Amino acid sequence: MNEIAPLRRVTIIDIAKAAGVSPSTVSLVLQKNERISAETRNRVEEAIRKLGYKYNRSAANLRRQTSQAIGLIINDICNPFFAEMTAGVQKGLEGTEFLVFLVETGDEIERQSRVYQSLEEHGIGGLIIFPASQTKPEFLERIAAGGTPICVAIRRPPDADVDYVGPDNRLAGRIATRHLIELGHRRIAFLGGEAKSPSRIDRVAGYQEALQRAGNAFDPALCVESRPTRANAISDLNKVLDLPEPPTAAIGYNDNVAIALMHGLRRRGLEPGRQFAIVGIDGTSEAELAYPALTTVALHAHETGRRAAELVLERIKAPGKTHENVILRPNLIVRASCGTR
Amino acid sequence: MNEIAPLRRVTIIDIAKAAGVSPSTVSLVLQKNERISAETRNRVEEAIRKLGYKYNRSAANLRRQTSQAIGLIINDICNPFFAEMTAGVQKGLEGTEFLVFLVETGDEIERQSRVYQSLEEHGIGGLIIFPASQTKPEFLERIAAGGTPICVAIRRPPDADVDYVGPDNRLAGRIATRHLIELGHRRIAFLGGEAKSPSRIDRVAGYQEALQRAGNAFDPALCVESRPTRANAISDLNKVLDLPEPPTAAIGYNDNVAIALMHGLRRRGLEPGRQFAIVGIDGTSEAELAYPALTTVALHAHETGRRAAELVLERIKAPGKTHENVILRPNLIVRASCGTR
DNA sequence: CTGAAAGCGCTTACAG
DNA sequence: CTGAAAGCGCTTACAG
Repeated sequence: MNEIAPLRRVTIIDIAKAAGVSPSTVSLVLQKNERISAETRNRVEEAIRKLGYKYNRSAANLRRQTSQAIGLIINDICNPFFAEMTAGVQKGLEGTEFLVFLVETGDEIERQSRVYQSLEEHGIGGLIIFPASQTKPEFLERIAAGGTPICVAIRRPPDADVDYVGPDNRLAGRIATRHLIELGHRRIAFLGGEAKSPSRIDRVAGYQEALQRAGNAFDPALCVESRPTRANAISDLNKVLDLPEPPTAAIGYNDNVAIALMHGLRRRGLEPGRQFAIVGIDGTSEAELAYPALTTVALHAHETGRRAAELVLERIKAPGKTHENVILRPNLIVRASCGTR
Repeated sequence: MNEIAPLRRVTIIDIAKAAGVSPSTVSLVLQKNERISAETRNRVEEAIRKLGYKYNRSAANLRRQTSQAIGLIINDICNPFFAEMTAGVQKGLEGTEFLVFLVETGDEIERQSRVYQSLEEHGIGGLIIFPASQTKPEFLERIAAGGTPICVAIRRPPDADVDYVGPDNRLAGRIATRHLIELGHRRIAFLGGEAKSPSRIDRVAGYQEALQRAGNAFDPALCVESRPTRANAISDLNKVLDLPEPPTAAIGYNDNVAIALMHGLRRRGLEPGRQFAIVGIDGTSEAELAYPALTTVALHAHETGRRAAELVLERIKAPGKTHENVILRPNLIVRASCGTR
């Protein structure tokens, strides 16, 4: 091994000299081009090893007018759902030369445009984005029109014509509700989530649908909206518990809300899973660690990330292809928070 | 707004022409150089706006022989500790033009060298790394010697002379143990973590130290090692519970283990927080959602990431400065898993 | 205060 | 099968 720290970076020109060929030939070898004879290739590879050559992908990208970085814009990496989605993106990129630039928006639209701007300056070959809640469809369409392969995840842009992958929120609401109905519950609350949030709108629609199919009346008093924080979840729960005819079960807008609901129940002397049933929506691993282990509707965060990565990769290869809409089918994970039969 | 999608990318040459100046002048304006007169600057900025110019940072980086990307190598983004650390890194980079390339190793050393290689090819201005468990100090030192500003996080490299930021594991073990002793416990178990893991070695050392200071004998039977999975935690717990003289409290190697221990207790008919005390080590937000809410020793994941980012930034500015060693002081967060007084 | 020119490390038609 | 030359979009001494 050559242990001398190189003063100047080793380039393909150095390799060319050492191997007695031209830089073009070295470049061709690097690209595993078939035209190069085995003998020449060996000489070049030998020189690469001897000089400790390191490929400069960003120089190549500049020349080629591409980038092998994928921008990933999410709300908050500490949210287990996005952490899993991020892991899925990495998985989907495995085996390629792409690397991900991770940025967070904190669900702030100004910050979102700042980080997007920064991604563009650094150069990205594609973008996967969970749009901040106030995002206008034009923002996304302008990105696509600018030539950046883009895939939107989870949060459906009102009308934007772009690749998309996300869950069937309505079905998720229906599945959660149906499960509780089958368990014999008649008064079922839907707690948390902001009224204007499209995913909540869909989940609630599914909830109402399942109620209706079971011949169960929808009671608006049982459906309370709030920013999905722990504290809000607990106060939402107290509201419905104080009703003249309180519910016997509740669906949390997401797993986090559902877990908070279980804490809230105990403060009221109610044992979750025994005296009151709870189901969440998300299916992240934190649901499994809760006590009692949370019954939840899995939205497949990891799979979402993986598919999103595949979609951008495809669009990078074929920029003109028609837009795809991947809707992932949620499924129920029965654990202990609705009681054990 | 100019809505025509540019066929060719707008460059500083286009701006120069439009503003009637030279490319050098445009570059100087972009860099907010003082030498440029206000009038010229205005003309250039006007042209930038009109033509929709987008700065190509990677071309600039090529010319300058730098990169404004920071590589972040962690084990697993789904582990809340690393998610928080990642958020901390982003925080520490805020206000700079740096972006992070996130990669995971899955704690596999071969994968670690592959992703490192890929980071180098893409070009990084600095590296923050949580080294995979089998990492040799030479690996880290070679990176530093190669000129890449590096900061190691959390897992202390045996002897490597590099910047480092991580927790005081020994103190964390002492704090957890002392808390239980003060609560009146005499038989305290330390459960989970692999025997060869340096952080476990330190935490156990702190545990023994606190025991000794309290005049409490260390019983090896109460200290069981295992890979920190939920299943192992539960079987470790059963082992100590089956002892002739079982413990009345346990420290989990980390929060995840501690939460699993609470599940294990209930399977044995023991109510955590009432009949048995549990304390964790980590202090991630999942500890708060557990039931009962987990008493834990906070290791400051977010702060770790933030400081690591600052250290690389400093080293990028001053490559020759002496190495820093930042040891974060853990602190106890009392919640409900050891009972309420 | 501003411009001409070289160069960062690659790739890629185009010749031969 | 291999090489000479131009160029990707910037920056930076060096002149003036």
